[in-house]
Amino acid sequence: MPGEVTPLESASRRARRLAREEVIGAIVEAGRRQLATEGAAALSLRAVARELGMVSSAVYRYVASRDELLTLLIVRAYDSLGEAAEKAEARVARDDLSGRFATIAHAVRRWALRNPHEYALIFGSPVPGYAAPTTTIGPAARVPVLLVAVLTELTADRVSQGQARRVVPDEAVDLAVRRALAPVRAAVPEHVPDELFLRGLMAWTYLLGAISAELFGHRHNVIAESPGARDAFHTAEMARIAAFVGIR
Amino acid sequence: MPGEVTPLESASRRARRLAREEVIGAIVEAGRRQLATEGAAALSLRAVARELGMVSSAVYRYVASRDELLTLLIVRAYDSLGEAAEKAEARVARDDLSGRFATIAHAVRRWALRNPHEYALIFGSPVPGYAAPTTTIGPAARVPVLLVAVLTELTADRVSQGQARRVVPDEAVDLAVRRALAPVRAAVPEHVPDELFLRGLMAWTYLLGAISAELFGHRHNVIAESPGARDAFHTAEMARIAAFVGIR
DNA sequence: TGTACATCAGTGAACGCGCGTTCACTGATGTAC
DNA sequence: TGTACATCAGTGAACGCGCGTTCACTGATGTAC
Repeated sequence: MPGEVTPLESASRRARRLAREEVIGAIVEAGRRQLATEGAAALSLRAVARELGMVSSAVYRYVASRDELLTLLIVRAYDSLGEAAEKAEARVARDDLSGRFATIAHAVRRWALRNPHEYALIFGSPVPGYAAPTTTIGPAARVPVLLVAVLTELTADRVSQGQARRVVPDEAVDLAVRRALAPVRAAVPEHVPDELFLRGLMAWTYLLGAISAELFGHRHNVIAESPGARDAFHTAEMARIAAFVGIR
Repeated sequence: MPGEVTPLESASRRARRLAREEVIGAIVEAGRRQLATEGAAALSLRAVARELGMVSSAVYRYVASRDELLTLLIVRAYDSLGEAAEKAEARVARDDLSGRFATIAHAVRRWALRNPHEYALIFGSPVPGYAAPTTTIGPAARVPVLLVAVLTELTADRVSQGQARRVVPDEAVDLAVRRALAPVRAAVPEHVPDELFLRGLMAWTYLLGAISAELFGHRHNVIAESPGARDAFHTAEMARIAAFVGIR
């Protein structure tokens, strides 16, 4: 009846709910493992069911469709990446802004190298016919939020020392470009100059470009294959990007 | 018999060969159209056959397997991109190096926006289970070759004016990084400084990162969706990258 | 000019496969009286 | 404490689909003598 108080959950209902959540967790885990070995295109509910020893139709008790499983996996991937970056960044001294930036970049790359198919799922070519629901927006923003924090503090820092004009790039940003950035500008403190924000966004673009190039094979025959060489190159490229943004 | 001279091709054999090449062309075109509407994962020999009004087994007279068709499509995509960039770049005055750079970047992006699935095929997540044969290396290098030419002339230019040290970035490049770049360094004239070459490579990485971000939807809610806004942003970001490389 | 043979594009049926999703069902467990 | 009913996880068969690839074949065309 409308207006009625929802009754307290009984102990057994609660137990059922917990069991249910556990099974959903197992399904997502199985999907993740499938992703890791076969890639997103090969992901199938039937294979997930097989891995869990269920009959394929049983999975539908927990997940409405293949697309819904895909969404769960995407959210999980963003969260896993976000957590990795946040944890790494939290260990750096707060006033070491360039250390924080380098650590975020490094953590993102390390996560990508360890979870290449999950990386491809969220940053590779879109899965045809799949449209991400809004549920993914929050988790997707976790790393960008860390970067914006660095930019914000970078500016606060410089401003308080009265040297903003010299250290932070401060070219004029076209009106057209300022308009292009309008959607996201609201999420960034006003005292961060347009040019700095633009460059921060470019740094994020660069980081994903570099990782994609490495992971998707576009650095074959270009950069030596040994992990040492790749690490060295990554450190060098990100150092230059940090300087480009004005993070010191 | 070994040692025998291969006989001249008869007129009819020639006719057959030409017809054959035409059909292969039609198959590749059909594959391309399928790619454009469905994406690489959905590409199938059966669908190609259907589109051409052939029975599916007939396609095997021309193409050994699905993977071989994929290779043909990849080569075609690289060539189409390379040609677009070369043609656009050729129209710019030779001594306008920054114009050449901006034009290459712009041509690559325009090609990508017009051929999003072909772009995804060559620069997106790799197709699972497919390994590109060496046939693709040459076509894949066409755009990078244009960029290297700009770097080369940029250096020659500055050197001849005796101002290389000031205009071209000339930081020290780590030994480890120089080693990492060894595979490709041989393809670049010696007088191009390591730092400049490194930055040129970064510009290419950036360009693909920016296009991928735009095409794969990672600028949703970040940059305004109108074509005008996106164009303005692209111009702005590439101008900054050109300055970063030292192209003026 | 005529005939036996070779070449090869295209046919049609079949193989074995995996997929997403639906549906009527069984059977265990919990709930209300 | 006992009984009728509700809930819901899991079953098993089935639907209709598309895929890559193989194979024995037909029939048109060209070639050699």
